[in-house]
Formats: sequence, structure tokens, C-alpha cells
Amino acid sequence: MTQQLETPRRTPLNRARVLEAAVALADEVGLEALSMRRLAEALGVVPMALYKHVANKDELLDGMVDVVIGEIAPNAASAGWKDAVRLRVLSARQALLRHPWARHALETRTNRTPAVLKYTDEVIGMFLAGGFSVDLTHHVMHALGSRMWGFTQELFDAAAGSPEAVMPPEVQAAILQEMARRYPNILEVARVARHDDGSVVSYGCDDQFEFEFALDLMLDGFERLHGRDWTSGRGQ
Amino acid sequence: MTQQLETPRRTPLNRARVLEAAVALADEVGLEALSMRRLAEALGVVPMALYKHVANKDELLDGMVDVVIGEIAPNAASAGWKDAVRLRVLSARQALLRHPWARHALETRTNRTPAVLKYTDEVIGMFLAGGFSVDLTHHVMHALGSRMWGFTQELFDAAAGSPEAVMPPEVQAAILQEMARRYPNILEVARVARHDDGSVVSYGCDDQFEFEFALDLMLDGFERLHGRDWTSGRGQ
DNA sequence: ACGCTAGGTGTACGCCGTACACTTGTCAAT
DNA sequence: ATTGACAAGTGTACGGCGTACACCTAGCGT
Repeated sequence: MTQQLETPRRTPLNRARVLEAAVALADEVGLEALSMRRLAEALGVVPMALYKHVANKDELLDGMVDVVIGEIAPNAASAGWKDAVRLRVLSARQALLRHPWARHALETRTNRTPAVLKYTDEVIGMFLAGGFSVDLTHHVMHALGSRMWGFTQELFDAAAGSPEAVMPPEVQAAILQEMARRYPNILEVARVARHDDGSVVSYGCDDQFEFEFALDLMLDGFERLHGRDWTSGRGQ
Repeated sequence: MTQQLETPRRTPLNRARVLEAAVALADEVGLEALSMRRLAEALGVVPMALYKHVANKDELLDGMVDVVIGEIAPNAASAGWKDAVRLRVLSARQALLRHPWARHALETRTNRTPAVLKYTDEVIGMFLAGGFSVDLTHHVMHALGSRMWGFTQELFDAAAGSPEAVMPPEVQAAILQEMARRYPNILEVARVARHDDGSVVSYGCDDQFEFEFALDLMLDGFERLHGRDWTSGRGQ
């Protein structure tokens, strides 16, 4: 009776619901804080119940990646290969931006899930459809690398800014001075990247701009190679 | 007395020895298998002893990354920015290839250790010394991204090959056929990438070639932009 | 001779993933 | 109506993890 009130016979879990909840939880608390126990709790269920729907945590993560990839807009039949790839990659980027943990998950896993293969296959298909040789396409795909998914390492960002705001100003200034002495080039670049070049705060790169800059650089390079019928001399 | 025989007053640990041992252990067993407990055991010491030399595991990993970066050849005063960057990056690649776990560690950490900053600063310095504007250098560094460290995502590799060798041939063939149906483009590219186009085995991309291909593509792009005094219209 | 300190120890806590044995609710076949 | 197979969820337990905290102890400067 109490049971009837509290849990009116929960509609049973299934793999899709588990994955969906995992994605939502990861969105909320991050990938590191996502544990089987915590996910189970969020679903109002005991941890081991999850194992009836996913084999283990690795498989859960693979499934989560597949969910995100499923959000990438399908291939719009577009004019040329260049626009087609560009649009697709930028769409992938949007999907990955909605799920900040997905980037890391994609990097980490050994990813050969159907969704990953399907997306990869489609991107390759765009180059081939654009008249690229199989050989060039192969190298192009390597060069594209993770940019295919709409992300790049951000090893660089916030290298200088956001000094946690807790330090008294004179300490901040001292640190900045020390950094300027040791890493003058970083600071010079950071100063330009900062749109208002006044204070220490508000470091900001326009990530979208940077991403498109790099993507277009590559696509232009591909176009040039394709135009001159480049070949590696090792294909075929 | 027994103690004297077994442990003749071990020379005391220090941070450098801990990091060195951690690097060696990670080289041997991989990053996931590297635990504080296991590292302590390898050093013949109790786990908590490590905490006298590193603050915690994160700091240990940062230190390990610094060790690897320390192995990158110093900046050879070279003719032009292009060769200088090229050599430096390829040297970084060599260092990272010696320590397969380092790539992942670099991606994962929030890396602002002195070694990371120093290397970054030096790479930036090469572009500036080559006459690049600060603005262009900034975008170029973003575009370079993790390639600066000599690696790229290998999301692609071994996508088809190495079917674990345990399956009977007819199962392998069936799988291959199913893959050919669903992912025809991947398979076509993989077939060319495989140097002997005969059997299923021996999938092999020349990673070094692929890396240099992509690196040169970017460097050429940078050169072209620099040559025409490209500006983002947002710098300065 | 003494006490400070750096380096190493031992115990313990709360997390984690998950193996394994169990209950329970559902429904088809009898 | 009874049964029994099966899918879904439970409970307990194990070994591993990072690390807080109190403790010991050797060696050194005084």
C-alpha cells in the first residue's frame, strides 16, 4: 500500500532510458562525477539494476557517445563537398557543445560503435562524392582527425586569465609580472586575444571563430591538393 | 640486523625519483593501471609515503607530464620559422611516442605547469620571430592545437583491421561483409590504406607520414596567410 | 643530551565497479 | 486456476582506489 503510493509500479527501465538519464546526469555534474551508483540513484533504482541494461560502465559511456552523435544533424544534400563537410562538422560541434563531457568521452573510448562508424563513413563519403581520390581522402581524414567531431584541444585557452579572483590585487599583479618575465610571448598573445586590452580580467577567445579558422584552413588545403590531383605515391 | 640486510637504509625518496618511477611504471603498465598504491609498491614504500613528495595524484600526473616535456629537444636556432616549428613539433612527437600515456595525460590535465607554459611560449616565440603578427600567431596557435605536441586524435585508425584473430575465418568474412554493406566508404579507404590489398590482416597506416602530412598542410596554410598579411580584423 | 623535523608507517574512511545469489511481478502454456 | 519460465530489480559482499590523520623514528643542529 505504501509502496503503491510511493512507487506506483515504475514503468520499467530500458537501455534508452538509462542512456538518456546518464547523458542528462553527465550534463549536470560532469563525467568524472558520473558513477553507476549515482546514476542508479538518479533513476530511483539500486546500482546493480543498471547492469540489466548495460553490460558495464564502458558500454554505458559508449552508449552515451552514441546518443550525442545521434544529435548531429543528418547530411544535408548540399552543393559541393566543401560546404557539405563544413556544415556537418559545425553541426557536430553544436552537438558536442551541448554536452561538454562528450569531447573527452570521444577521445578516451576506443570508439568503434555503430554510430561512430556511421558518421565517419558519411564524412568519408562526402569527400569521395566530391571527386577526391580514395588515397587523398584517406590522408585528409587523418588530417581532419578530431576536428571531424567539431572540437580541438584547447590546450591554450585561459592560459593567463581568470586568476581565481580570490587573490588580493597586488598578488595578482606580482604573478602577472612574473609570468611576463618568464612567458613573454604567451602574454603578448593573450593581451591581443583579450578584447578589451585593459585589465587582467575577461580573457576571452571566440572559440567558434578559432574553430572555423582552423577548419577552413584545412578545407582550403584539401581543396588545393584535390585541385592539383595530389597523390601520396603510396595509395593503391 | 635483518633490517640492515634487507634495507640498508634506503636512500630517501625525493620528488624527482618519485616522478621518474611513475613515468617508468606508466610506460610499462599504462596510465590506467598506475595507482598510488602500485607506484609505492614499485618504490618499495608504503602508499602514504608518496604524499610527502607529491601533493596528490593530480599533481603527480602533472609532474609526469613535465618530465616528458623535459625530453623535448631544445629549440635549435634554425633558418626560418617553418623549419624551426616543424623540427620542434616533430621532436615533441618523438618524446610523446616514447611515453604513449603522455598524450592522454596532456589532453586530460588542465595543464598550466611551468614546463607546459615554457614550451608553449617558445612555440609562440618562433612564429613571432618569423615575423607573424601577434594576431595571426594567436589564431595559428589555436589551429595548431594539440598538433603542437606532436599528436592528433587517431579516431580513425584500425577502424577495420585486426579482428582479434580468435574468430574463425568464415565469421571474419561475414563481419567484413556486413561492414562493407553498412560502411562502404570506410572500407574503401581502409583497403587503400592497407599496403598489401590482399587479406584482412596487416592494416597499417604510416602514422608518421599522416602526422607530417597534416602538419605541413597547416604550416603551408600559415605561410600563405602570413604572406598576404592576413588579419582577423579583431586583433589589437 | 635534547628536541626539531623530514621521511616513512599503519589504520581507517568513503568512494568506486561489479560478481553473485536472491526475490518479485508478468504472462504464456497448461 | 496453476504453474513455471523469464525479465526486472534487490542485497550483500569483495577488492581496489585516493587520501586524511595520527604515529613513529633516524639524524641533525644546538
